[in-house]
Amino acid sequence: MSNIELSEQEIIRRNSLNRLRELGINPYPAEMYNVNATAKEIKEQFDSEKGNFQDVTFAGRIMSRRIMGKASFAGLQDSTGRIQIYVNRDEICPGEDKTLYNEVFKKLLDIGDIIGVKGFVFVTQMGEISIHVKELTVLSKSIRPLPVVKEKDGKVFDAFTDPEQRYRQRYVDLIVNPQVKDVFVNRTKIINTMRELFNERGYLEVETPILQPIPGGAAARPFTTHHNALNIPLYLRIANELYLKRLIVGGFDGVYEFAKDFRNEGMDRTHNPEFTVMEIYVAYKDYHWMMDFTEEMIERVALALHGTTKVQLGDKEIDFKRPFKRVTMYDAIQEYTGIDISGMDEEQLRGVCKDLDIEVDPTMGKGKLIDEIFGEKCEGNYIQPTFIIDYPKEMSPLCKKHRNNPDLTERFELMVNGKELCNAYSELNDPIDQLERFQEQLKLSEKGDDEAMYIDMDFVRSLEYAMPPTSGMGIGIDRLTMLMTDNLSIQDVLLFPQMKPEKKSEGDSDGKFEELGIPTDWVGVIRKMGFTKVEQLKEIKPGKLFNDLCGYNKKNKLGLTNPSADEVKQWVN
RNA sequence: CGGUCUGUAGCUCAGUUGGCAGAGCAGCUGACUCUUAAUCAGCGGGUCCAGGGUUCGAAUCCCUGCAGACCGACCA
Repeated sequence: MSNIELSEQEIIRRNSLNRLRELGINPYPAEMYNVNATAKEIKEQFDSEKGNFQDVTFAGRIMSRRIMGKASFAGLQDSTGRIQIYVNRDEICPGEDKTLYNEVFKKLLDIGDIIGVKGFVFVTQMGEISIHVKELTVLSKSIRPLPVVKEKDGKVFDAFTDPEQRYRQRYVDLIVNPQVKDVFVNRTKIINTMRELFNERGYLEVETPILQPIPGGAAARPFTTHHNALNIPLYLRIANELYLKRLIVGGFDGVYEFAKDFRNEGMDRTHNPEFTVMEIYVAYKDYHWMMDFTEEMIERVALALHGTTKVQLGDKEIDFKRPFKRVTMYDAIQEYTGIDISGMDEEQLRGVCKDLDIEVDPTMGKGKLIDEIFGEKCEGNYIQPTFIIDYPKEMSPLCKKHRNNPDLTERFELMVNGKELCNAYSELNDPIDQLERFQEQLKLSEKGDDEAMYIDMDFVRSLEYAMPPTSGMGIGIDRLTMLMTDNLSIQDVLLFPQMKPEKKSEGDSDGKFEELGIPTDWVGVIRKMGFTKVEQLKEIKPGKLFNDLCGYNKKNKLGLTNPSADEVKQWVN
């Protein structure tokens, strides 16, 4: 890339980079830099009485600079936060040669560069804990300017807030928006808290296939791929449920997995094509036990993160204190629509949907219709954690029949802030029933429901060897993180959310321009004037191009030799 | 897919009725030895998203397209 296509500030930084090398300073040194203090440690523990931190080695990124002649202040940021450094010319340059201060520090270093400093900690006249620098080392030169975000009295100036740029360039977001880092630290804390609980109970963390020949365990459209050696299609998993239950058959009492699942469906504030789910299966338990366990787990996560069960979410406060309310699905529908749907058949349910202005289509079975009514009229109302229990059989093909009502299943979902957070069953372990349920799904699929489940005969075979009564639960880690960190968008809790590919400027290569006889030096200039394809040159007047090129050369002091008018004419024709 | 809004300097954003393209920060030159959104003096920096139209004249008005945000629809 020629320099012409860089911004002025990028060119200046590249020049600084070269100048550093001329001065014998490696802008990207190989040696390790042995840091012995972090910004956080210094700010929390420094005590001028004790006289600690009198020999610190610190490294960080320059985030701000205030230069006053022979003395300067700068803000350095490391992984724990920011600390101010004080740089005095005659201290970092004790001899006659003041280059390190006058040129390297004041001119060649910029906001964004990473440097190391050695010195001692003190408190400035203004009362800020700072590092008094005695030695300064360039560790990595930045040649692209960083957005500069300033802050005073809690007010942020020139914030870097454009969501697209933040997600596409998460590294920049993390550098300039320190609160973003906290979200991801908390996300990991959530996962660790859950893992600790499971491990305390003796449950085993396992890994199951992501590439699956039959994408089972949920109703969703999968991503498809192909295995060359086997010459078969493979699917990215939409769930890991069927594999974990095989492990319960195999004799493990409790297994769990933090799993990436993939669903080839829409993207919005709460859906990303790949997302993280924790699924856990425990033998000899039922869904009542699992509700208690889920409550305990979530309360523990809230306490680990916030020290309280009350969590702020937007303008709402959510209280994760046990126990959560438990409402059957039929009661929920009765409460919010006034209609008792128990015992209704498919035709009657269709009528109810019509009365309630809910759109339906002929492929929908009984289960799906009830789900629509609930989703449309009830779901959004459950802001505080609430277990919705006892789902209709048709929408839960992997779930055991209810012990008291054969039309229902022993299933619960946990609703928080009007959205599903967890899904759990007393797992179906009757192999004959399971096969029948799969076959019903097949009928739905033939009816046109493209989300109906595939039949996994090996899973059925595993149940034929007998699976102990088991309860299983799945929880969306992204949604849980959103709830626990007060973020309303899934993209804010994923480090690298899926984005449309960045538009790349389509243009012809240098070679194409050079084929016309245009010297390499001038290709950049021509691009700068808006001609990215050789085609475009054919349509303009050579005289105007000649004038523009020479003018640009003069104006920007490029020092190139101007082509003659005839030469330009030849390029264009 | 539909509605609303947005696209201007490296960043955040103004831009009146259609009349020479603006500010703050960042950058550059200089001053300044405890500053903190440092300050002071000076300077440079633009394909006003792209293409077309109206007009003597378009960042501004109209059309088309592109990109993005938000809200719906669809979809777990």
